Amino acid sequence: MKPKLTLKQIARELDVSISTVSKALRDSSEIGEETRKKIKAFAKLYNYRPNNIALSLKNRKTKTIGIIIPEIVHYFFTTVISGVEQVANEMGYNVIVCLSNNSFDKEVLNLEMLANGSTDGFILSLAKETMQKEDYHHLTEVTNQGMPVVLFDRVVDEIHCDKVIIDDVIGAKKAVQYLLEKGAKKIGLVSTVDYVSVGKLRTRGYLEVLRENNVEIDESLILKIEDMDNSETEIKDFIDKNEVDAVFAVNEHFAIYAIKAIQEKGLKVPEDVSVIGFTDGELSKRFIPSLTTVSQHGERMGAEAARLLIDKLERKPEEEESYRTVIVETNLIERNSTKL
Amino acid sequence: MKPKLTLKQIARELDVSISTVSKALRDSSEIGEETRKKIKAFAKLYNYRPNNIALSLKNRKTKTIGIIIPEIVHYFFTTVISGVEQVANEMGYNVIVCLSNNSFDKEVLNLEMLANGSTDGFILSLAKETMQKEDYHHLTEVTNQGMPVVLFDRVVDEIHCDKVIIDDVIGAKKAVQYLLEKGAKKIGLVSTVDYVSVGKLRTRGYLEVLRENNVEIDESLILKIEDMDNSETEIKDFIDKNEVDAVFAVNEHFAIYAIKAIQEKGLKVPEDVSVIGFTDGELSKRFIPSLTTVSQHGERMGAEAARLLIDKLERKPEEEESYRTVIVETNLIERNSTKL
DNA sequence: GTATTTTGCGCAAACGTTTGAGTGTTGAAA
DNA sequence: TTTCAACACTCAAACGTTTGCGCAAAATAC
Repeated sequence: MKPKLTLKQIARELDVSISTVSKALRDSSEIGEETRKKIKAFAKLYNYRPNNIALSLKNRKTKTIGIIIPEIVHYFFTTVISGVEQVANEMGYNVIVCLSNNSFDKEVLNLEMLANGSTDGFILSLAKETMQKEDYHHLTEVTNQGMPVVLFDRVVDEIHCDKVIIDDVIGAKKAVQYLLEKGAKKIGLVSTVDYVSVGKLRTRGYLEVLRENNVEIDESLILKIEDMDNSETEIKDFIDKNEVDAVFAVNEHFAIYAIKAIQEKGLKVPEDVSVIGFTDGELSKRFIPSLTTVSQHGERMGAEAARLLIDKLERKPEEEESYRTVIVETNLIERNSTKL
Repeated sequence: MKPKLTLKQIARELDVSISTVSKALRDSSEIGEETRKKIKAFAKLYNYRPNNIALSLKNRKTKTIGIIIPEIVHYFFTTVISGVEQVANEMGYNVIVCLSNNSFDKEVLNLEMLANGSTDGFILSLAKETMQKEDYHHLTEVTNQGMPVVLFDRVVDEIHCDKVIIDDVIGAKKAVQYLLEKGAKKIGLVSTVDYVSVGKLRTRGYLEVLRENNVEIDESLILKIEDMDNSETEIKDFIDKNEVDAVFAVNEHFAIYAIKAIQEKGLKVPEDVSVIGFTDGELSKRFIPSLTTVSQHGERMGAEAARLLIDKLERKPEEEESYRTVIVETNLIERNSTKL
C-alpha cells in the first residue's frame, strides 16, 4: 500500500523546494527548462495527482454541487439527476446527492451539512413537508451566505433564486384540450392536494381549459388525493362512483390506478374511457395499454438547472445579481390509452 | 451577504487566540469556565459551523463515500442508492453519486476524480464495458492506495475487496423450481449475453434446476439478448417461434415484453403461459397482470455495502485485512403472472 | 516568604496546495 | 571594476482546523 504522492515528497525526492515543484507542474516560466522537465517526468512516472481537498481549501471552492431531492426511487427525479450529472461532469464538477425523503428536518440537515464547505451551490426540489410548513429559513440562510441555489420542479415564490420548472398549467391544458378534441364530455381529474404546487398548477390548467371551452365544471369529477399510500382505493372509489368518458391524472401512478379501476368496472381503455397521465416514465411506456402522457423532460430540467448554477458559480461577483426562471416545455406523447 | 464565520473571526472579535476558541468549543478543560461560556455563546449566536474542507484536510478523511453506478434511471440502482444513503447518513457520511453510463472510460475518470481526496472509499457496480474489457487496473490502483472499495451486484473475482451480491443462482432456481411445481413442462429462458455476470448466473440457475429435475434442456428455448435496444422484437420473435408454457426472464423488461408477445400471439397469461421476472420494480408491481418476480432487495444491498465500507473505514489499521462477501437473499414474490 | 502545583491561555506546526515577494548567482552593459 | 537586469529558485503566508507544548500568573503547600 503506497500512500498518495504529494508535492512535498516529490520535492524531497528531487531535492528542490515544494514551490518549485508546484510551479514546474503548472508550467511556470520561473522554473528552468531542465528542472521543469525532470519534475514533470517524475510526477508523470509516479502518477501524481493534486489533492482535491487541499485545492478546495486554498481556492475556497470545491467544484462540487449538491443536489437534494425528496426521493430517489422515482423515475422523474432520476432523470433530473442524470441531466445534472451530465453537464456537471462536462464542466468539471462532481455531484453530491442527498435525499430529504420529503422530510423538512432532513432537508435542513442535509443543507447544513453540505453548506459548510462541502459544495459550492445547490440544486434542489422542496420536500413536501417543507412546502406544508412554508418554512424556508434554511434556504434563505444558505443564499445569504452567498451560495447559489437553483430550485426545480417543486418551487416556491418566497425563495429568491434561479428556478427550473415546467409549464405545468400549459401541459395540463394540452392534455385536457386533447381529450376535448377527441370528443370527451365528462373529464375526470385525479390530482393531489393543493399544497403540492404541481398538483395545484395542473389542476388550474384543467380548470382553465374547461372554462375556455365553455364546459361546465363539475366539482364531483375532481379528486384530490391526500394520502399517497391509499391512492389506489381512493381512485377506485372515485371511478366507481362517477361516470366519466376521460380521465386526466397528474402522474403515472394515478393514471394506471384509474385504468385498473376502469377495467375492473367492466369498461375499456381507450374505447370507453380515455386516460392521460403526466410524467413520462417506464410505466407509461410499457404499460398495456401504453399511456398517453404529458412528458416532463426531467433530463432537460436537470441540465438546465446545472447550467444555471454553474453559470452563477463562475460569474464574476461584480456582475449584477439577477434571478432567472427557465421553463422547460412539455409535450403530449400520444400512445394507446386515448382514442385516436 | 455575510461570509461564513471562522474561528479566526471569533478569536479577533473576542480578543483571544484561535486555539482558545477551538478548545473552548470542544469543551477542553484547558479553558476557563468563563471564557468557555462566552465563546460558546458567541458561536451559538452567530451560528458558527466548522468548515468541512478544513477538517477533511486536517483529519485526512472526508466523511463522504463515493458510489459509482452504471446508470441511475434504473429502479434497482436507485433502491441501492437509497439504502446506501440511509446508513451513510446515520453514520455521519455524505454520498457522492457518479454515473459511469456503462462506459469504461467514464468509470476510470470518475474513480480518479474522487480518489484524489474527495472520498474515503467507494461503493460501485461495474460498467458493462469494464466487464467486457476485463480491465480492472483503475480499481486495483485505488485499493493499493489504501482506499476501501465495496463492489455490489456486478462483481468480479479478480478484484479483492468486500462484495455484496444476491444469490443469483439460487434466486433463479427458486423461480424455475416454482414453475416446474406449477406443472410447467417447457420453460423458456430470456437472458442476457454471458459477460453480464448476473445473466450468466441466472442462466446457470435455470440449467441446474432443470438438470436436478431431469428435464431435458432444449437450447432453442434459451434466448440470450445481445442488443438491449432491440430486445422487444427479439423476444417477440422468440415467443412466436417457440411453444412454451412458462417463461423465466432475467429482468422486468424482458418479462413484460414476453407477456406482450404472448398476448399478441393470442395466448393468455397466466392461463396458457406463466411468466416470472427478476428484480422487483414498479413495473412488476403495477403491470397488468402484476408480475411474479424474484425480488432483489436493492435497498438491503445498499445498506449492507455501506455498512461494510464504513466498517473498513473506521477500523484501526492494525486489525488484519480480510474481505467479506455478503449474499443478500432473494425471495419469490407471487403475483398474477403465474398460475396458482 | 519561597517552592511547587495548578490554571488559563497562546504559540506553532501540521494537513497539501498556490503564489507574491525575496535571494543569490550569472552574464552583460556601462 | 561596478551596476543592474535576468534567471532560477526558495521563503513564507494563506486557506480553516486541531493539538502538544510552553509559559506566565495565580493558587496552594511548606
